[in-house]
Amino acid sequence: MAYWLFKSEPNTWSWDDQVAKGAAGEQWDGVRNYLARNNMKAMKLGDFGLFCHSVNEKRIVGVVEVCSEAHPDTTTDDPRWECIDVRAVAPFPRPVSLAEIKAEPRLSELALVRQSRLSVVPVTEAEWRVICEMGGYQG
DNA sequence: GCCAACGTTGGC
DNA sequence: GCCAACGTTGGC
Repeated sequence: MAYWLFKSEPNTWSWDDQVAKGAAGEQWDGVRNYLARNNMKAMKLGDFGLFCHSVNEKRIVGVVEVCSEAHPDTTTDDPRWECIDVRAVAPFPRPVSLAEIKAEPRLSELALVRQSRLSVVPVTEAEWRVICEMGGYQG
């Protein structure tokens, strides 16, 4: 079991859009970065992820689950780019902002903080627990 | 295969 | 809203 963090611009793909897809989920497409893609290729069915809004609204808003492992990204003909599918699990009772994450010493090593431009990053189990606790989410 | 140029992203 | 940094692309 591994944990991840997915970042998306709410204008392009928001938590509400994700929820609207229901249990079927939707592919996490459009990633054109090797590191982010490699992270996705490492994902297994049933892995959990944090859904994070970027840009103006920088905060973690909910939990998603990987419901399909890596497959070609249908938004491009380029075979290098693959993606996975995720489905919404539950919203955070209390969204966790990026500022709160940066203020939390236990999250100082979070990949998101260290590589802020990467849209798909790994989260350790310890970090996962801290973030869920901050968001009032009972995993 | 290297390197310059461009586009995108995030910080301030 | 500007600017710096990063990563990807394309030309040589």
